[in-house]
Amino acid sequence: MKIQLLLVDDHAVVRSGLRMLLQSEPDVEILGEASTAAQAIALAQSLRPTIILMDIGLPDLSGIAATREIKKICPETAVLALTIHEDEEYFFKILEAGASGYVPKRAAPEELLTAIRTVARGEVYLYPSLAKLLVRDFLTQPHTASENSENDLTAREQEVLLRLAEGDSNDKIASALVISVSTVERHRENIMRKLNLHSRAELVRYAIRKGIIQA
Amino acid sequence: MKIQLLLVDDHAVVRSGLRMLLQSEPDVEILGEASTAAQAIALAQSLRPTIILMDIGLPDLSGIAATREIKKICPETAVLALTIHEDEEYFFKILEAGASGYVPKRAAPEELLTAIRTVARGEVYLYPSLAKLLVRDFLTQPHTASENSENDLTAREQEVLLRLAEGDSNDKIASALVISVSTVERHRENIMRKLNLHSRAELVRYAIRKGIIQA
DNA sequence: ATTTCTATGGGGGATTCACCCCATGTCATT
DNA sequence: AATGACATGGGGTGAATCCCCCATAGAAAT
Repeated sequence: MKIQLLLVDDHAVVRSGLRMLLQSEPDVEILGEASTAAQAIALAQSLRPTIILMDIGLPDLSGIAATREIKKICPETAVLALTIHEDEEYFFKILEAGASGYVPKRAAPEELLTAIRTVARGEVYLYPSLAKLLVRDFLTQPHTASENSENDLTAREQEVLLRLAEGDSNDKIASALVISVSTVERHRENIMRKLNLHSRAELVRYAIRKGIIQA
Repeated sequence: MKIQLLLVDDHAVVRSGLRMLLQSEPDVEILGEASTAAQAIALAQSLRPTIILMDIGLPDLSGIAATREIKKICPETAVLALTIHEDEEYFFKILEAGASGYVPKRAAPEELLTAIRTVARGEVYLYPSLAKLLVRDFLTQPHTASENSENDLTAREQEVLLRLAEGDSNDKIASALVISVSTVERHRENIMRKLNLHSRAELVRYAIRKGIIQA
């Protein structure tokens, strides 16, 4: 079963170039081309391609709107965004619209093929310089763990408290600290008794108030 | 200027395998090896490698702690995580620790080399199946551009979420809202699925991040 | 030397949680 | 008229939680 493609770009020259590049690949089959968003949606519905290679570098964002529409009516079709834009605005928007990958036009042909094959497997392909944006975004709302705080808990108890607050199960904590579940339970009981807490939820809030973990 | 590597893995066999694999590459140079977290930190400081290829598949998370430490003292050194684990917990933690990439051990050798060269250029390399996790996480976060999203909670669900986050039991919530425990459970399930949460603890932290409750 | 604290372990039991399955009725949109 | 989302219920299963009980060993304090 070949990877069935639909090419979407408003420039016929670009479409031809892509076709030239891709049609020599044995595992790729080009079902059709579209030059407008409406045409792309219609062809997506009738052809049901594996992947839509979509240029979203249009000034009016219609590529993004088309992507959103296509994912609504053909959720099994993957959209691989191809664009000259590399700023995060486009990047985030196309991801939110439901695209499975994002390749700048400056990328090497082999990278485009890698992206196509990756997306065809149902995975996500992120071009490295764009992946960096995503990671940075991820890190802006992190839950990084910080250490210590003054209270009447022992060092060991604070260590257990940290992990409890982060949502780890007793079992997982036991493995991490190389002690038995019973001991973790024991520490947890002592922590809750000392701090007058009565549930995991209260414990999490306590830890966040004290700065032991971030929300 | 070759890409200068430091190999970190507690298994000598793995280090040897990596050395065999990598030393035939003309643009790669292996500066040294480390078998423990402490050794890795010390060698990172003295050798200042371009990249540290770090196995973080240790049960005690010391690879992640080491990564955090290394990024603190050698921010210009990139850490490429190599591990057998592919679950999101490890993935997110290693990213938070400051790693520039993440490659599962099952990856093909060429993929490892691609990752090394990508990270050496200062970019981020995300293995496709893991990139998917990051995108999913990204999509659960609030963003300026995302107008609605089907992950929105209904009014009832928000009400239940508020009480869940405050530590109330399902039973107590059911009494407060004058509905059955089954319905509270149902709402809780929908909330957790929509927000991609998997425990009370995560739910509490989510609610605090969102300002739904105070810590 | 005795007590106290800390860390480590085990067992029992009632309850809750997390995740499945199923259904009915309403309301809005199509 | 039909579809879908929402809220409301129920049941079941396996795991985890929470709270008791018990103990030993070492370190620190008195």
